Amino acid sequence: MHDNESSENYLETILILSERLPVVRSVDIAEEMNITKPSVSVAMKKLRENECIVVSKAGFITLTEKGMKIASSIYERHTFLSNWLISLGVSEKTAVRDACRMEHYISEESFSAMKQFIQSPNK
Amino acid sequence: MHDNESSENYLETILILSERLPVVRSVDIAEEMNITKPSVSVAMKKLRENECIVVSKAGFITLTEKGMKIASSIYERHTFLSNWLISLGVSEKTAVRDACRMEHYISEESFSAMKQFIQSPNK
DNA sequence: CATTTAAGTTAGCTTTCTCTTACTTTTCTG
DNA sequence: CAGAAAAGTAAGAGAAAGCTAACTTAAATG
Repeated sequence: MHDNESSENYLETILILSERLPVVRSVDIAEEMNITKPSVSVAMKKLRENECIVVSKAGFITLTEKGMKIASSIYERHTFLSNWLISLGVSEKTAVRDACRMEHYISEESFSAMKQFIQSPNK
Repeated sequence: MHDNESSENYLETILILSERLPVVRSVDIAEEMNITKPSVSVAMKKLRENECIVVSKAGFITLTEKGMKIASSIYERHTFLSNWLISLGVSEKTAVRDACRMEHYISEESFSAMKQFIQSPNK
């Protein structure tokens, strides 16, 4: 997990949308992430080249195994962190905003240690 | 705390160096952060313009009140997070690396909630 | 005192990621 | 079926933040 915050966010969004919509297209991503179509287009090209997604002739986007692996890892961090912060009394808006950034910068090692501690803090 | 990771890191480094050295110069920052002198030069110019630092004729750098406020806030997050992760068994290297990134993306609201929980997890 | 070294700066390049503008292609719909 | 709307893409611009190369000063040294 180095400097792929942007790509990781795209993959996470694709995962979320694919659970919500029958198919995922570039426009859906643009709308969900509040960025322009051309930006998504360029990003999808890169994700395609990196074999994180596959795009059908009709423009439907699906995660490859590689893409799914990254997406679920980020999504798990997102869910866990935002739920934790909310349970501590942080406002939902702030909790989600903070989780959205932190989720990209926690190693597997730290994340699993945090999870264990948070779930049962008394060792 | 939006997209100032770079500036925040410079300010944090200046704070750390000013506790370790009699005076802080651009070269010291470059060496500590492992980046080139020109990069530091440009960054210091921006920090000067934003009134986060003051640079003496001799090239000695000091934090303004504004710069100090940011630096200590980041440094506190850094110390707290890395110590916490280390106490959970995360390797020092990983703990510091993760803290170095996360520290920029935690709001005051979330940080103070986390601190409280971590210091006394049983409410 | 002349030369070398150290420190700082300027200019120009690269990458990443976004944007706008403008084009193509496809798909509705009246 | 013709025109409009929607989706996608290409090209070019700009902001950040780093780099190298090359320059200026200032300080140190032999």
